[in-house]
Amino acid sequence: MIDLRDLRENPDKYRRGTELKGMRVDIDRLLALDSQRRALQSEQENLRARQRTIEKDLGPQIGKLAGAIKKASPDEKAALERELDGLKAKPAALKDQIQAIEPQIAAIEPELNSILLSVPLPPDADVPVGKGSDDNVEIRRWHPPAKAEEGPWGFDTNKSYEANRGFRPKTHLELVRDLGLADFERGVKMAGARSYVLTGDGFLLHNAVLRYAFDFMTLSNGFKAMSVPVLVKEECMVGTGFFPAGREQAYHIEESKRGGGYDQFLTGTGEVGLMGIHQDEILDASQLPIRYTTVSTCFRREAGAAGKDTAGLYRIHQFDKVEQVVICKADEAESRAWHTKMIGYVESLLQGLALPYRLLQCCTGDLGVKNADMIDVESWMPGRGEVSKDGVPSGAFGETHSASRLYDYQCRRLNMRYRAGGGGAGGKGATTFCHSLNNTVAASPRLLIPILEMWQNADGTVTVPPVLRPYMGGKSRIV
RNA sequence: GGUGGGGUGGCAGAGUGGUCGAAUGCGCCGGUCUUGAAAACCGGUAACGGUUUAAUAUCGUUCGGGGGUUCGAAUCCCCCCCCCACCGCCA
Repeated sequence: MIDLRDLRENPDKYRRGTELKGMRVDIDRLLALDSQRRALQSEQENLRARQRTIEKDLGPQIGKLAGAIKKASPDEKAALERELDGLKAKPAALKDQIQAIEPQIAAIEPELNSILLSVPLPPDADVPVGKGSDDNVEIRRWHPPAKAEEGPWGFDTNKSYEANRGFRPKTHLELVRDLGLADFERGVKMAGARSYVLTGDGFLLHNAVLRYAFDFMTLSNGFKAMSVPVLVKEECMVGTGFFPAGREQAYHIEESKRGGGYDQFLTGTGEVGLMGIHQDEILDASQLPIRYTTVSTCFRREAGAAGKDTAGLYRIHQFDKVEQVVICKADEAESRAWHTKMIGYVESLLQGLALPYRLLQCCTGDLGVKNADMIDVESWMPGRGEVSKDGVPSGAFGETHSASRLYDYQCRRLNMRYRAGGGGAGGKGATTFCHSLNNTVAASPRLLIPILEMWQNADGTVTVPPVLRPYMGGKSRIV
């Protein structure tokens, strides 16, 4: 959520930001509703203030009169009661006026709030302007250095797979079928389209990747391990910025309504759970930066992606992901430094797996509502891309990670603040909304695609990357 | 699911119709004392929103959430949520 006060003062900043992101939000309508509401509010508050002063004055008198009536003789009673009614008349009239304003405000608020929630965070000035993913800008590419070891060492994405490794590669679909690593037919039988069952070494490899990534973040980089709910309230989805824009992407559990009175939704990323933890809290500045990581199952409806990437492990309804988030002070330089660092973790991780990747600076049109800046990491997937006449895919980069920088957009929605000055949570100092960032660490099975395709051998086997072997009981080859 | 007890400021905890944004204690901030620190003592210490200012001032809202009664609600009534204890059921 953006700061309504800032919008009032700099409406053009938000008009421009919305346009750059290729979104449509009626900023002028929002401004009009806001000024209407404020006018009504002041009117109501002035009346209330008057009512208060009258009450202060009248209260004791009424009390005294009421007491007198109790003790009064029947003859006196009537006169005293008339006097009491007279005293009550004045505040009663004011009360009617105050209450008359109520429905007027109530009529404005739903629309105002819904527009406010849709206003996107303007992209940063250094984000390239563009319409969509085609306008994203490649920042750099990494290729694994040559090594006298089994695997994709020395791989160069500018050359064909065959030129690199001396044999025609199989796609991950073929590998998975031939090595018995996944069963799509039975997955679909049980759960419908885009479903799968990882089998045997397929599931072991999946878990190995997650464990490797999780240990890397917690043991090597000091992130705190957290488990998170994947079934959350709507409030949590709105707070983290996924709703209302992404409502179509989430599975909605209406059954939850029965007991509790609120719906629940399956989360599409562990970010929701991690960011929701400190919702409505005022943190102590000394607690920051908070660095959390989780591994959780992610659910995505993939609405609107019908017919896209229907085969294989690329675009599926359910997967597991290690996610990292950082909650830091409201300081742009610190936010930016964390962004770089969080991307660095992913680079080390992919380098450990010898997977070629590239960094893409997402353009304004490819940013979501909540991002000021986003960098995608794409891993080389030899089985993707255009297929030549003799049936060999060209290979292509496929998105495996996405690193977002959100300023205070998300924390404002979550009402997550910290106390700047003084010590202790009860100490003095102004409260400020935190900044937040998030990035994928590893999403599997999608990451299995480059791993299997890059680490396959001419004989159809797949070498287990050395960093994953400790998580596979020392196994070095899938046959 | 049943019965009973609760939800008040950063925390603990008083408050059952007006003098309550709320006692008291802890914590925190500032000061006195001290070579320095601790202790002691003194003072201060909620969030959010509106109007306004150079700093400021001022008004309003908020005692789990919503609705109601009343001239007036933390306090009374209704609905909901959450927590605790015990019982039942069950991963």
